Amino acid sequence: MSQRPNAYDVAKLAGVSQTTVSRVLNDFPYVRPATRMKVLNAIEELGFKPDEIARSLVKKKTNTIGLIVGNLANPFYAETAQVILNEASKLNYDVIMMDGDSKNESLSEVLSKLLNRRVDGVIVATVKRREELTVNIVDSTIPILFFNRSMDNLEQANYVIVDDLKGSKIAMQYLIENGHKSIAYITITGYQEYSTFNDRFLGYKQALQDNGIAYNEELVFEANNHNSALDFSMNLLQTNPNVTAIFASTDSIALEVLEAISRCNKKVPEEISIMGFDDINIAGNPYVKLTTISQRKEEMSKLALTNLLALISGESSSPVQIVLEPKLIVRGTTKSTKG
Amino acid sequence: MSQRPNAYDVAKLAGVSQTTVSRVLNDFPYVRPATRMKVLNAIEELGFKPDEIARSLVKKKTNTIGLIVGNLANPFYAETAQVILNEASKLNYDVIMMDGDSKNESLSEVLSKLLNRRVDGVIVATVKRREELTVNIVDSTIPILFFNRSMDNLEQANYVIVDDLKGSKIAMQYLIENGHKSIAYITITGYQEYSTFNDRFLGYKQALQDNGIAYNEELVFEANNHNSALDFSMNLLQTNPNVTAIFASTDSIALEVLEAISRCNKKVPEEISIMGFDDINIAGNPYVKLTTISQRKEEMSKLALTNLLALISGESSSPVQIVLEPKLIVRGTTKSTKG
DNA sequence: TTGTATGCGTTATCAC
DNA sequence: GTGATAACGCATACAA
Repeated sequence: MSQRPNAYDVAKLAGVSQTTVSRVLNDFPYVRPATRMKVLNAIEELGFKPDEIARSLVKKKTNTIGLIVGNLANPFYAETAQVILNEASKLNYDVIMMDGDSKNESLSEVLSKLLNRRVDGVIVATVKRREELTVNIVDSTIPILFFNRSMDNLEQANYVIVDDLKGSKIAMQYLIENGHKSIAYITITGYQEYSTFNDRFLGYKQALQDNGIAYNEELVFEANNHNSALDFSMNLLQTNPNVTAIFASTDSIALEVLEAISRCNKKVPEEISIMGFDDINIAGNPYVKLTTISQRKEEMSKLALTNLLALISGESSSPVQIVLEPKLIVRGTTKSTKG
Repeated sequence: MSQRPNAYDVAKLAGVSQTTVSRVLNDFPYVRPATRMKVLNAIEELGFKPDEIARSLVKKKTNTIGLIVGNLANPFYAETAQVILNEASKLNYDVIMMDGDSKNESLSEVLSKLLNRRVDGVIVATVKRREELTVNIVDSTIPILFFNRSMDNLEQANYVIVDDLKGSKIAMQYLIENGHKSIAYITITGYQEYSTFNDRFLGYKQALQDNGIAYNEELVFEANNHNSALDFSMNLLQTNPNVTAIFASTDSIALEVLEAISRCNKKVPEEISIMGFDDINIAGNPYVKLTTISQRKEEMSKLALTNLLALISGESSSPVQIVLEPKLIVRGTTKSTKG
């Protein structure tokens, strides 16, 4: 429990000034090799490591970013957070993670905490379309970048997202071209609040319209928790035998639907096709092989991080607005109705 | 992009000294109400928020903990991290999260980073039994607490874990009492390196022995990735039709086995019983209903956090060593062989 | 090439 | 009750 030595302790032991210690620490050019060695030896002997807090204070830079995620139990957030964590580590940034969907705190409060911690930037992975923010997102002292979803009416915001509307349409187009006409859709309650879910639902409806298929609200369900999506699927199959496909607005929901269906001895994709959205890791599992729309998780995560750092360093200037093209990943849970 | 005001700006506006500003910030008793108001108003007007970095430097306390997790894509880590994040937030602590299984950095390096950041404590959720550590875990300047798994020969370490050996035996006992004699076991390659996997395997073997059942290495498999566990299960069912149960060392593996089996038109639990370990969220899904051993995720996570904070504050003293009792959760994937 | 002095934005220790 | 002033552990402008 001995206290950590500081740069003065090192200086004393090496017989130089603290400034010189700082110089070798920061690889300054004009330090005599012999002096450098003395300092290095003293550092070694004392096991000295510079205090990053003190360093942050004087440099006005913490090399830390904030990452505000949604429900970590949701594979999408966990998997993207993992990528961001690893990329940040490679680039010598630490990340303070916080829950943006917490019941205890509003997003504004979470953001404030991060700003008071003097993080160098923030990635916000979950935000409502009309979030009430006390923090000025656009004109903040540090860059804030939305990831995965953004806000309405915020033309100057930084974001890295995928085109959810388009992704949804691509999924529907694929199903429709494969002969599906009666396609059920499962979203979540409160979908209107989030750009992602709102756009995906819009895509569903527009695709129907574009193909001259009437919208039937009986085929649409708002899941409020996991069980309800399952119950809906079960009921649907019994009451609407003409339904040949179910489009779930997230892979997580699709997985539940798959479970339910397999438990009811229905065959996927022979009897019914299932389409997901996100392409979480397990979707690619050879025994799940869920057809889905890729959010380009890895790419999106890396882009979010590198662009945030570019904003921090000043290499890029606001607004950074990147919209990735969604990609259809055809695997084994969808099939043409024509056999 | 205006710079943030500091306490001197507030002081000037309020017509007091910066010390007084600090006093109202920290709720000091002897400040005249009128003075307090002046300061409060100035704070409000300027939107002043104290700089936590500066505060940390002088107080020698960052109100930040480090959390070193394993693969976040693994639901166990994501779900426990979520609990820790939320608990920490309630208690006004921030958490810097890092990947302990990263290929780029050793655990020692990750720990060092955290120590240099002056976190007040660290929770280590993944460590090898014989990890080579350059950081002195026991006599560190800040408390370090192992979570989920610990190291060998470290009698003085702080930890919060469950009794994996016992959990495994309970699972086996249950299967055996239900008539299962030929029980396959799936672990992971390199299981010997981790206390959790090592102990669980030990439990499997000891339970066999305790019940006079011969150990058959044909029934044991070391999965090196997801697909291999599936392939093993498939082969197993064909080459060893007498196997009536599969005990997977983690729920994640059990889920894959379930998938594989259902794809092969075998019935769970009628034709084969599946036992997991961990009790991750999805295990409780009504259409998965995996029988498993509970790691008491939520409880373990909360205990880890509260005990770490108690160590930090000095309320507790090292070593904190908590071993939770594992709990059998019987759901729908296991059944007696007697019908 | 090295050292002195100063400051980063707070809290803490004294005075008054 | 309030205000100077000195830390906290570094980096940096300026001197030498």
